Amino acid sequence: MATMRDVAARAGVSIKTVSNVLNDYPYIKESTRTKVLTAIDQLGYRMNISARNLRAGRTGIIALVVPELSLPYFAQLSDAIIEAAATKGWTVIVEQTGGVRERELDMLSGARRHLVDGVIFSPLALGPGETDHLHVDFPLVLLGERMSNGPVDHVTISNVEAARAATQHLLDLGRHRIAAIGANGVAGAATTRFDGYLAAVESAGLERDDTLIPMVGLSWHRTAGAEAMQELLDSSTPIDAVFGFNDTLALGAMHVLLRSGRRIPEDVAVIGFDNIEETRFSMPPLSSVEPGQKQIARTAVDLLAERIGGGGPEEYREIYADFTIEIRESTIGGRENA
Amino acid sequence: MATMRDVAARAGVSIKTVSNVLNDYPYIKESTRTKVLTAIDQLGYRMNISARNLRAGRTGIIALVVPELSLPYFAQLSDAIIEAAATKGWTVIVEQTGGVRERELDMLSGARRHLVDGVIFSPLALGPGETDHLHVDFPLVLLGERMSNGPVDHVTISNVEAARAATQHLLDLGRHRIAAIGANGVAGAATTRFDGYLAAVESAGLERDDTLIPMVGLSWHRTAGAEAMQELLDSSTPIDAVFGFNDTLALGAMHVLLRSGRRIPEDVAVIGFDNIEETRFSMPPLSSVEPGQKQIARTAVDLLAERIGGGGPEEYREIYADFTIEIRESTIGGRENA
DNA sequence: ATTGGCTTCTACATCGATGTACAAGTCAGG
DNA sequence: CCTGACTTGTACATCGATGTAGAAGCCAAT
Repeated sequence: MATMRDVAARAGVSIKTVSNVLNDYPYIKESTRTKVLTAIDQLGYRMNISARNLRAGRTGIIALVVPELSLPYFAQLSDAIIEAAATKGWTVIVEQTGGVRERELDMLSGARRHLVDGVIFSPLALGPGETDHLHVDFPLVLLGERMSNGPVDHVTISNVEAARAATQHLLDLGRHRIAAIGANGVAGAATTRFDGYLAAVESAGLERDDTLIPMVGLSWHRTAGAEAMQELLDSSTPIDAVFGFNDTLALGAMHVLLRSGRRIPEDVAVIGFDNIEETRFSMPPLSSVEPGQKQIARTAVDLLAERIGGGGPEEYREIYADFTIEIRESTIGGRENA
Repeated sequence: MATMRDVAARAGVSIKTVSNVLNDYPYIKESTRTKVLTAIDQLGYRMNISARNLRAGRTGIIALVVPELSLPYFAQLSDAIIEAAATKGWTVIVEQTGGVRERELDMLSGARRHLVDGVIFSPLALGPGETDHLHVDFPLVLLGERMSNGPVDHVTISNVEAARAATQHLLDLGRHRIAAIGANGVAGAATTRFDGYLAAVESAGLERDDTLIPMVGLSWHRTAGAEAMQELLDSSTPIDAVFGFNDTLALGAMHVLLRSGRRIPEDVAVIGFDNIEETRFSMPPLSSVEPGQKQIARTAVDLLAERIGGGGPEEYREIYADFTIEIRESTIGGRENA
């Protein structure tokens, strides 16, 4: 594999001259530049990134830490972040924690400190009481709701407001027995979305009813939604609407509802959260909260870029992306029902 | 940031001794080892990966190049490959090409040659006539069907056989007007799966009917499946089954079918390909070809590991993962219909 | 006492690119 | 012809970790 030394030899100049050409040092004779570029071309030379990194102390790589790519939300988020990072010339390492505490802590331990310039981290196991772990000595941007108020920049959406709006949409349709699927007693999106749900319900003059709030696990997969829904049906508590704290939960719930013979939305209206692509193709299409994922991705990358560049304000920023409610047939029905 | 030199100073030994401790060199006095480890601990020392890489010529990073993470198949594949790579102590860079030819070529140009030890590449734009581009000087493993017979190791499934089995399943149900959604005139999975479809149809004594074979684009998204299905319905050609060349195509088609008032599977049976998690939760659940994705991931990583280690046979390997047909209600109906 | 085999540790060169210091060359103005 | 400003190129140290060579200390066997 050709090195700069080889290029220099072939071009008949010194190593540093080659380096200068490659780094756009202004004072290079045009003929010299051409000689060097020709030699590089002939040899198929590529710069050794490790060597440059060793000197520069930068790698041009950032890490994205998510629970798992199998969840469409995180797959789409990773897509958006990789694209946003590419506009800055960065490469992205994707790490999966599986929502396992130990693996999340490992990501904060700095084991990769020299490998990446910064980290975008979406915690699931680590919670608000553990912000101590966020005192790290590398640029870090947090996503999601699990850990706010930590000593780091943070990008999320207004979970309480968004959940409240989603629930309000169901209330506006005249529904009063609204199940909330996604609560798991774990602080974070689960609790803030629950708070929004509760706020809407109570301000509509309804009583909180815990039989409408099954507990689910940490991971919001379709199966979790299906199991929670089955539990609700088994309990025979009356239900005329479901708010799934994310789309996969809602889709799992919808599956069980349809399977049990319920009509959606005539018998039970369903709304989800995240607006993943699948919502547009489920039967019926699923209403959902659109969380502005691309905006989140771009913002997170921008904040990280500032910190890596040593810029940004002293205090840590808390940025809320815009959300909208996407209304589809799972709440308002199709043309034939309208 | 502490370096090995700092650790050595604190422990009262030479730099190399610290290095030896960290690399499990056998002849180290226990007391020395303890001193070194204590110093490392006190200083919070982390090894500089770039420096080690510069010496070793290895980075411990591999690149995974896929069209896009938003497609569940590739999201789940990435998940599996990241996990498989982790068992070898590797980190994974995920690159998205969007199926754009130029970006795929760029990935093969060796621009990242020094950054990664090897590449797992799932091409979409590049095709069988362009295997010249695969003469690269870094370890490479290809996935999928777009480019076989290239000068590289290759992991895929028996697309012809699998597609034939899927189609045969529909034939066994007595269907004779089987639409094939996914053909796009592009050599690769699209053509091999089509070949399997055609082989099954013809060996059942049926004539090939091009009105059953709409053309779709390069990217097998849900929308593509929906549009193709709509086209079929508009053409009024009789149809009693659909074979989607992947699950998202099939799900898009199913959406349009249900929307048009067709019952699945009574009026039209539907089968997909890839067995993504979503198939178990669609309504009705979608029959699909299970391609042994985890096996593919493990195999690809193993092959790459061999090549990186300088091992493996001289000739290039073509490995076919096992497939099975997962039969669900979209073809055989539910209990109530059985 | 000497030899040879271990064990334990040190000094030094090296991986490839880049910053610093500086030398050599060019050119205009006096 | 000299001076000084400016251009163009070279030599060398350096980033942090590791392989090589080998020194020094210890022990048992001769």
